[in-house]
Amino acid sequence: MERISIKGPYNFEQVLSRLALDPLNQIDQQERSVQVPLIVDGDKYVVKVTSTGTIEEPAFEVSGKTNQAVVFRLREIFQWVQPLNDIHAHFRHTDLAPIFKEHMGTPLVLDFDPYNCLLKCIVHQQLNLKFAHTLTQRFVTTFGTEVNGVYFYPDPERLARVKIEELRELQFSGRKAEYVIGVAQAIVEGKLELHKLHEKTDDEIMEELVKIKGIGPWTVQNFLVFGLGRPNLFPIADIGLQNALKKLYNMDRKPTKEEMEGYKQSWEPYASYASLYLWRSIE
DNA sequence: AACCAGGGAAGAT
DNA sequence: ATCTTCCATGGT
Repeated sequence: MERISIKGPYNFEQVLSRLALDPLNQIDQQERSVQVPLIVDGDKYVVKVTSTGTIEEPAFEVSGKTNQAVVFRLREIFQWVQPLNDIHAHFRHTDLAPIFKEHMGTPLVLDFDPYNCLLKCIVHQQLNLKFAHTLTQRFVTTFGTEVNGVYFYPDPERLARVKIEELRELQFSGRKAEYVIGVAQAIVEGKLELHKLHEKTDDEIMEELVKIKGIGPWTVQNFLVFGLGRPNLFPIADIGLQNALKKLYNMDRKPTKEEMEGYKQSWEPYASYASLYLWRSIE
């Protein structure tokens, strides 16, 4: 058992309701806890994170088989290292001030694993969120592995051998099936080394990943935000963000990409947080 | 029934 | 380089 306390504001209730949208996540709203599947140094762990504090004075318990590296990884995933005060201060005098006020203390929580994140982004392309989650759940429960009641995504070696027809049965489109299998094969063949991306810049990662079939700008941007926790991305092709801005500015149309670029610049260097809070504003 | 969904590839201009 | 078309299927 490990106890952790951080500076507020940090709204873990929000985090849990957000995680609850993905049926793969094991949430206990009563207990205010979530089971977190992790792969650290090649070993699988399932640890339980429980909120024991408040928004102003956040505190957490981590239980299960843990060690220093696991806790370090949890700090990254739940962004316990990033004081949200600075972020809120940055947006206090922007058009987004009301949205940030309403969703005060919403952290940018990462996916439990960058590889999962990349696959999930591809599955989610151009699908409504509900069906996207259903499809992801089928994919992971069919080809992944279960540990203590929690599913891990199929590792690249397994996914690389999956046939397109097997994914078609789950209602993947033929193309989407090719894309996820292709990503797994690229990893197995050593053409894609996700663990080496940490040292690269956003632009370098964009240049590298868009070469892979099925990965376009939107997917890379989402991967940078939710896979690697990069702070300054604003996916201008994202329908959700376009709708959020249309609503914010009472427009009768969606913003153009030029307008989207302009908004992004005005929110740098924390554009990822603008994205995050805009998404919340239409949920 | 028609249109949209937290896109992207391939082909056409 | 920028603009279409097609992909496939659930949701509204």
